[in-house]
Parts: sequence; structure tokens; C-alpha cells
Amino acid sequence: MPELPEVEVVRRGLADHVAGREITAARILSPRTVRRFEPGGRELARMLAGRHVARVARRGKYLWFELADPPRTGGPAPSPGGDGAGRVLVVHLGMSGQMRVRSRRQDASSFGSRPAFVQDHPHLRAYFDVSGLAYRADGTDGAGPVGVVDGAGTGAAGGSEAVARIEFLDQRTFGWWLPAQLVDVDGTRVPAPVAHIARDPMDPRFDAAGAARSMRAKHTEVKRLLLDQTMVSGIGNIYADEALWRAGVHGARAADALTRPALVRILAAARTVMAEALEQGGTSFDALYVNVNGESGYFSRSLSVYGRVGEPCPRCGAPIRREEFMNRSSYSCPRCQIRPRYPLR
DNA sequence: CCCCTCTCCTGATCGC
DNA sequence: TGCGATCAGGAGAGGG
Repeated sequence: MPELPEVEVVRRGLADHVAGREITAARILSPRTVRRFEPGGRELARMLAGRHVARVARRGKYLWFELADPPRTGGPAPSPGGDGAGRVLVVHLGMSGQMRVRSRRQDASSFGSRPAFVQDHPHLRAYFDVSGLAYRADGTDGAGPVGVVDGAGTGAAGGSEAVARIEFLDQRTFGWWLPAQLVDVDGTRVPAPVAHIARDPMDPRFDAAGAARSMRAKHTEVKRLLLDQTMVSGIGNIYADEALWRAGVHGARAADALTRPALVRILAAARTVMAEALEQGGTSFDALYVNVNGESGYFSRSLSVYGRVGEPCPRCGAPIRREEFMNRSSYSCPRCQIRPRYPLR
């Protein structure tokens, strides 16, 4: 399940391949992927074609491509504000979403002039192609080599030749694509559909004390709040369990019965475990195949309790327990994380 | 307003 | 072998 570290790995991999490049074509294969966009896939593809990707950004588990109009080479002046000012493509990977980059050079047999015998992946839901010519809009993150990328197969110096296809694979179809406009929220530009999402623990401007204050005002179980993306974002079931284990708190504790320092400790633990997962993901990341399938599990080596029912707690050796929670599973140490005596009153 | 439950979806796995 | 039940869960709609 892609949570913050997995999405960040994807963001970095994508930035290397698309920053500064032109989207030459796009196609939405599954209407479900654009279910939040009334006009539909055909219209979204039309909106993307011809735009440039200025940068790839993220908040929590939400990812977006910032789109810009092509660099001007004469011609009429742009309309006031530009028709694409502040436009972005928001992507949420849901439970099973993956972004795969296929470069023409290394996948020539199945991309470009496509032989009939080469099948698309059965879970391919949408894709867009990017050109070889990269423009650096500013000095931001991860823009790949600037200029004409070799291996386009034609030797032509034109930037319109597509050299890579960015594919969205999604088995369980909980993921989605949605075009949106950037808005200012608390001094940061985020897409309008992301405006209600809190800063994540890896955000330099994340305010742990403030988040703890918000959480302490709620009469509900603390794990519920860790999963609430309007409290703190980027945390899913896996990292919620890991953070609670590190802080030695049972997820069924009432948030308003915990101290603020205890809540800050839980949030700090979430940040630490995410940073460690990110380190691992960053090193095992395959630039050609941006795989975020948590179940295949290159991050799972660093997990202490999640999915480890019966295995010894790394801290005290007691066998890890599994409990029902919100029709899902929670994993914890029965000794390090004492269950509250009373359920919520 | 606040909190909680339900629903969307597919494929692997299990028991009979 | 086949088939139904179960499980995985992020996010948003809707209910109490």
C-alpha cells in the first residue's frame, strides 16, 4: 500500500523523467481513473497534450504534476494569465497504483510503433508520453538532463519526439487522476482537491505541536486520527502501527486522554520510520520501473510490527498481536503497548 | 458539528 | 476442479 515514503520515491523517479518535458499525447483507458472529473478521459487527455511538466510535487499521499505552457518561440502573446496558469494533474495511487516509466530506447519493441503481439499490461489505466527535449523552468528538483536526450531513435534534434511513456497501473482501481488549479493554503500552493489535506510529517513546515493540539481536541481513538489526512497526512495503516509501536502507545487510546508530549512523540516516531523507509526505497529504486506495490515489499524489511503477528517484538520479545480495528487489522506489542482498560466512553 | 460506517474494486487464498 | 467466502484498505459520501 503506497503511503508517504512510497509516493515520495515515485515522485523523485517521475521528476527525473518528466521535469521540463512536453506531454506529446495522453490517453485514459479506464473511465474509473477519472471518475472525479466529470468531462471524462477524452477531455483530460486533450488538456494534457502539448503542455509542459514544470515539476512534480507531493503532499502526504497526493502527487501532482505542475503543468506549464510551452516555452514561447514567437507568435501571438499568451492570453492574460495564460490558459494553463496554475494547472496541475493530481494523481492518487489509492491502494494498488503504480507509475511505470518506459523509455523508448530501452523498450523499443513494445513502445512507439507497437507490434501487435505486445500486450499492454492488464492493469494499465492511463498514460502520457513525454518528449525528449527538456526545458528547465527553474532550478527545482530533479530535472533530468537538459537538452536533447539521446536514444530517441531518430537522431533528430526535435523535442516533440516522444521518448518515454508514463504509465499508470492500478489493479484495484482505487487510484485516480484529476486536473485541478493551484490554490494558496497557509502560504503553500497546493491543488484545490488537496486543500483540505494537512501537512505531512516530512514537510519542513510541519507543526507537530499544532497537530498534537488538534488531535488532543478529539474524543476518538488515536489511531483513527493518525489515519485522518486532515490531521496529519501521509500516514496509512502500516506507518500508523509502526509509529504507535515506536512510541509505545496502543492505537485504541483516546486522543483526548493522551498528553500533548505523548502525541508529539507519536508524530515524531511517524516521521522517523518514514524517513528510514524512504532511505531504503531510495536505494532500491529502479529508475525504469517505478514500483510502489507495497505488497511486493522492499520496505517491509524495516517494519517492526505490521503484518508480523506471532513474531517477537524487536524491543521486548513478546509475540506481536493482531487486533480488529475499523474492519481492518492492527498490529501491536502486547507488552509495550498496553490496551486501554476501557473502550471510549 | 462531530464522529463513525459504508462503499467502491480486483485478485489471491482458503475451506469444503 | 470448482466455487463461494474472505481479506486487503484510502478516501469520500452519507448517516446518526
